[in-house]
Amino acid sequence: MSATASQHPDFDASRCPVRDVLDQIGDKWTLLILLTLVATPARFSAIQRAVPDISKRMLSQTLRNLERNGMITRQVFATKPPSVQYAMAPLGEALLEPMSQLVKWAEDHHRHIRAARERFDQADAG
Amino acid sequence: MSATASQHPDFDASRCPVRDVLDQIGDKWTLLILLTLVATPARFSAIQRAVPDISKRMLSQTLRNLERNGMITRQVFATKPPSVQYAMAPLGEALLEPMSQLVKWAEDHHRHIRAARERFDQADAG
DNA sequence: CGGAATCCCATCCGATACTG
DNA sequence: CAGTATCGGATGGGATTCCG
Repeated sequence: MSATASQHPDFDASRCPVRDVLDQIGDKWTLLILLTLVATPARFSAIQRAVPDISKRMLSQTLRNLERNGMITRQVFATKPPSVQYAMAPLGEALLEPMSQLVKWAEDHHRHIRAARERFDQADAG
Repeated sequence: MSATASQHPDFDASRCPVRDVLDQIGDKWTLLILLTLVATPARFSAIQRAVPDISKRMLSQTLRNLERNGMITRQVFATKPPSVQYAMAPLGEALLEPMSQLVKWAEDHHRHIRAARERFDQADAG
C-alpha cells in the first residue's frame, strides 16, 4: 500500500514496528525465555531446564533471534567443555516493562475471557 | 501463580493466561482490526476496506475469534441486504490499554532493534 | 452483503541424529 | 556442553468459489 493510504492512525501496515515486535514476542517461546533470563543470566542447558517443554532446536533458534534483535547478550567461555552464558540486554529489559503490563492484564482478565468463550460456544451449540 | 512445578515466578506453562492472550493478539490481523474498531464501530466490508490486505476468509475468522473471546460485539441488522456491525466490547477496550503501551514501545525502540539486527547480520557475514 | 467451504502452499515446531 | 542438520506433521493464511 502507498505511504499515504493507511486508514490506521498509528499504524502503517508496511514496515510496521508493532508487527515486527509482535512477530517476535508472539511466538511460542520468546516470552518464556525472557522471563527466565530476567531473574538471572543463565547457560543454554539451564534455560532448557527452566523451560521444560522446549526442544534444543527451538531454544537455539529463539535465542539467536533474541540476540539478533538486541534483546539478550551471548557470551562464550572457552572452558572445556565450552559454556555459553545468556543475559538480558538493556533493550530486552526495556521491553519487559510494557510486557509485564500485558502479563498482568492477561492474568487479571483471563477468567472473563474464558467465560466469554463458554457463553459463545454454548450459544453456538444450543 | 502455580503452586508447585513451575520454574517461572509468574508463569505456569500449562493453561497459561499470557500464552492465551498472546496467541490471539500475536496473529497477523487481530491488532489491526482492534485498532480499526476502537476508532468507530464498523461493518464487515468497512473493516475490510480499512485493512486492505486482509482476505475475507481471515477477516471472518479473526472477527469470530474476537467475538468468541469477548473482545468485540457483533450485531446483525435484518436489512436488505443484511448488514452486520462490529464494535469494541469492554474487554477489548480494556485490552487496548496495555497494548497501546506496547505499541508505543515498539515505535520508540524500532530503530534500536533494526540497528541491532544490522550489526548482527554484518558480524555474521564478515 | 456477509459469510462458509475448499484447495494449496508456506511456515512453525517437535523428534531425532549428528558434531566440535 | 552447546549447538547444527534433516525430516515430517500440524498449523496459518491466501485465492477462489459458492451460498442466503
